[in-house]
Amino acid sequence: MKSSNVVKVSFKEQMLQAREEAIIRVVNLLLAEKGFEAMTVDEVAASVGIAKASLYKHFPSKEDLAAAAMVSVMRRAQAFIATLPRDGAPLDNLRAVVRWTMELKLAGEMPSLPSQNSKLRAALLGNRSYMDGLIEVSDALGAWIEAAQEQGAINAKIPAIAILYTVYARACDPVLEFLKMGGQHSDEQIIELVLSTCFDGLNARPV
Amino acid sequence: MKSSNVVKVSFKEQMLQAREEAIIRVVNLLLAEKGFEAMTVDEVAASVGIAKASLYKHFPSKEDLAAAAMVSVMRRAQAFIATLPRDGAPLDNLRAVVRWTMELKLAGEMPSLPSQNSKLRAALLGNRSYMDGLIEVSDALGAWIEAAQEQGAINAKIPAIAILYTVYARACDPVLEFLKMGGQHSDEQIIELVLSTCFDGLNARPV
DNA sequence: GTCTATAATCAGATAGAC
DNA sequence: GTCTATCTGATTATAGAC
Repeated sequence: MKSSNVVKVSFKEQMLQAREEAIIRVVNLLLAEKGFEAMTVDEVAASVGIAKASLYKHFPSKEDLAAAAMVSVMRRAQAFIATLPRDGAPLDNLRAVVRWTMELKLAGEMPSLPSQNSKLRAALLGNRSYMDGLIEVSDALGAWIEAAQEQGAINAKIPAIAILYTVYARACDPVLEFLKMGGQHSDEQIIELVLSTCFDGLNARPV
Repeated sequence: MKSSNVVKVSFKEQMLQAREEAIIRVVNLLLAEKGFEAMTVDEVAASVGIAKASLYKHFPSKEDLAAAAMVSVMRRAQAFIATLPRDGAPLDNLRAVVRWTMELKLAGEMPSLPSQNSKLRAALLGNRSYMDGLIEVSDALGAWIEAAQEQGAINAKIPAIAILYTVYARACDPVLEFLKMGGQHSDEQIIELVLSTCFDGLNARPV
């Protein structure tokens, strides 16, 4: 009797979680494709294949939908960072993260949120999972940045926080989409180009 | 009689133009402050001090308002570019334009438009003044980019178009606002930092 | 929890008097 | 051209039956 109940509950929870994951996948794609404002809740519901009211039972607001998608992306980032060698060169790890970020964006899986929307900001700041993930990722990147600066691999005159922001900014770099729209370069070429401008700069480098 | 008419018409036109310039100033500031989606036409009208219907007599849609603001900014860019020495080092001129762009943004006068909005894209593409300005600016920058590459001042392995996009992208670089929000650096320091990461890159440079 | 149907609101755009 | 008042449509969110 007891075990039957346990199994039943667990099964229900699995169904629930699976549905929420499906919702988050859809939201993630729509956010990447058209951004927060242009994404409507109707679209999300229709795309998932459930009624809008049902959607609101899972997530109490549009902002919470977006936050859930961001949590999902942050988890993926944490997972990727965990695969990088702890004893690798800090600069290599940083480059790997930047590359991963741009790959995600070119694949159409990087949500784009307006940084000005205050309700959205509140939803993100109030989301424990998101903030924890953000802090963990920032700590990992921050440690690599400082290590790379101590090694003389990264310009030590630039404040670490500016480097961190510059890395994060690759997630919404319009140069990627513009080059992609141009159709003259493959995704891999685009990534190499932007990686180069990001780390090496536009100036010619002495041999 | 004839001259009186001419003067009268000219005066009316001046009034009209002055009002439209006031509208554009307001739109420019609002676009810089909150972006296209968050800016409402009601706000614009209230801020200018006229009724919404009157606003629509001047500009037939919200998109046209934004396009007019972009034309205004493009003119300012053309005016700035015209002040740069024709015989100056191409790299210096490019840096000057990037610096000017970031100063505009930090001053809260750089409109920010969503690159995905198709109605807005159509309004911009259909605006002769905007397109002409964009092409003229791009031609000037493009010439400097190629010259700098031939001189060996800018990395010749990067396609000129990628350099151009990278320059334009400074107009919406979130690193600027993030650093400004941090409050740890002056506007001038922020500009120097981003200028450095843009042209010199994050990597340490050999002495 | 899921649905249909509807509320409530907001924003872009317009009618029509002056 | 400017105004007040209104329309229209889209969008977030909810009520209430099953």
